Amino acid sequence: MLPQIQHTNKTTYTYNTMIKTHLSNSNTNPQMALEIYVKMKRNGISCDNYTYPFVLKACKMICGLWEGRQVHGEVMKAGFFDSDVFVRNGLIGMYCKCQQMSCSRILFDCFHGKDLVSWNLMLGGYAECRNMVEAQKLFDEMPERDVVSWSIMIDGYGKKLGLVTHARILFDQMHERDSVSWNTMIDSYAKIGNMVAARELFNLMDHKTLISWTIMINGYSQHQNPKEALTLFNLMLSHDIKPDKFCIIGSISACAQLGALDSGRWLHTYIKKTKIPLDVVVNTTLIDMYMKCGGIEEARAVFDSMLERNVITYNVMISGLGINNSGAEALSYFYQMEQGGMELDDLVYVSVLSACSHAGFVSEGVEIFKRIRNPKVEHYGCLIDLLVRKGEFGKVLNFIGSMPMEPNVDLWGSVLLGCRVWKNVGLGEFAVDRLTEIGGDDRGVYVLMSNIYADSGMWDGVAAMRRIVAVKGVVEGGKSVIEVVGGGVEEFVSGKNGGVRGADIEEVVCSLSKIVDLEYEG
DNA sequence: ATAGGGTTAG
Repeated sequence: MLPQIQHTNKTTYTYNTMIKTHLSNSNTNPQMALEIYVKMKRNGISCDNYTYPFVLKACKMICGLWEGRQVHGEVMKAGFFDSDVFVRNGLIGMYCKCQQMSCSRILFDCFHGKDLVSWNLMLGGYAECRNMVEAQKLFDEMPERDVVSWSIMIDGYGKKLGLVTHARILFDQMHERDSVSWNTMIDSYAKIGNMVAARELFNLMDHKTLISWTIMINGYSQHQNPKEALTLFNLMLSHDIKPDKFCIIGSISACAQLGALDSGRWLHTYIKKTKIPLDVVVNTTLIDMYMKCGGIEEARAVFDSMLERNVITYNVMISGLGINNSGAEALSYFYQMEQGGMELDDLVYVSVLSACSHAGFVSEGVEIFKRIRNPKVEHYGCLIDLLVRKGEFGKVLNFIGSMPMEPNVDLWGSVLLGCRVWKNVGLGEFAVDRLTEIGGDDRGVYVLMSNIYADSGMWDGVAAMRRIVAVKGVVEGGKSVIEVVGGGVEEFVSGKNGGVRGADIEEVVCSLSKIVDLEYEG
């Protein structure tokens, strides 16, 4: 059947153009597009087969199921469903985005003129709902597949389900791959922290895009290798590739983890210089970086300069002030949030409780804890940490006993740390037993317990702990990182003098040792 | 129709 083209009058054309304008990349405002559509209907102006796909796109962008259903009704009334593939794909896409897969499926099944886009839309919908069983069924039935179909499957298996091996099999089966398929596969590895495999593919890639670099930088940054993240960022710059806001975030976060204040400042300046838009996310990352590097003033300045702030922005302010021994100020931001009617999430409570902990604000901490509607084990952990630091061991045990869930490794870890401070051998032993039970007894636990024994002159205990550590194997030394003048960071590991700047580091350590009376343990 | 972003105690 030939598509039925309705006579398009000038008014309809004008409205269509207005709707389209609000969906263009430069100035997206789907809400406005919908308002124009509503106005169009109210004014009795007829819609044509150009109108509906745009309106449906707007519904999709705002995940507006209710609006989408209204439009669906209009489409059926106007008789466009049977005639226009764009309208039908628009409906399928809208329902997929709203996770209404049964609705999409009905439309899809009764649709005889399906094209590749319709199939891919369905695949994407199932992948989004993590329903790879259905996606696979469709994928097998497809009359033809393009690179998009394959990429959707790789994304579903690799990134959404974490079945990276399976994703890789598909990737290897592809006849032709584009940058999306490569990037999706690389990101699958990066998401599970297999940066070695990610790097291998990245190195093999012929035409790396900015997104490829971003995936790698963020992957390193999120998986305990911030140093490599910065190295890669510099490598990228040396290839004359200009970062955008997505790309620079991973690097700022890497600086935060490394405590690399100068590198962080450099990035901040770079952003301003190159006019990368400073949105909430970039600003929040900057605040976090400054806080973790001890630059409270600069963090505050960023916060004050922001036009839009959200829960995470406040969260990094609160936890950052806590870290920097400004407990009172952290509390003031927390109260500001409460009074502002902001939605408080679990993380905010963790941050504010830990700020109380740093500052020794017991009663405030207890009060805030009471306000948590469904406290999680982390919140209990924070409160335990607070009590333990004050040496309130009686309350600690009562409190643990009252918990509706099992204490976790971190919680017992806090208890053990408190026992070190207060030289509490009995409770320390108890905590070690609990940690052993739940499999949280890494070597650090025994080293800590050994220290507790040592503080009380219990040398048999010390020897027992050492035996366990010996059996458990070699401890990986603590790593430290310093920023090197002139850019870059250098890593060094206790007990090893290696590394590029080993000799320099040795010299610094020697000079420091003369000033500070270093205490060697273990 | 498919790909990249920020926060959590010790």
